[in-house]
Amino acid sequence: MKSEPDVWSIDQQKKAGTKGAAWDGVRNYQAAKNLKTMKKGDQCFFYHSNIGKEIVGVVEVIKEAYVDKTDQSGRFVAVTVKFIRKLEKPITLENIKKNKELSHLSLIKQSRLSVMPIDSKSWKILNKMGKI
DNA sequence: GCCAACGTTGGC
DNA sequence: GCCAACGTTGGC
Repeated sequence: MKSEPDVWSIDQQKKAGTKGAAWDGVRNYQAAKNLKTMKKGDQCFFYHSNIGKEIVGVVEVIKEAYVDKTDQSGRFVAVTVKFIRKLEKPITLENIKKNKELSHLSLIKQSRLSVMPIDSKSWKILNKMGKI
């Protein structure tokens, strides 16, 4: 899940604590589709786009897709995620790109997509890279 | 700040 | 239903 840190950062997510916070404002159908596939208990990497360009932490879905209250049309959805951990050393986009095993990730292939799936193998590789 | 890559909109 | 024009995102 990608967010511009000057809009919503991992530190703000941390402050939101165990109650979590709505991941809303998504106005892209493909991203919305991905939000709908997320299940309670699923963990996600939190990525800072634009500023930083790095994976900075992990969050967990605590409420599955529901109508985004900030969307007047009612077409888009949000999920609620809670803070799990912040990486001691963020994984930069640069380093992710250097790993050939991660070159298939949407993060690299579709830079504009803000919510995307990840396979378990890549998840494990990134966990190693992030020293989790 | 620029621009490539997308997505959306609206005229036809 | 096509596509040109326009708007947005996000890496560089």
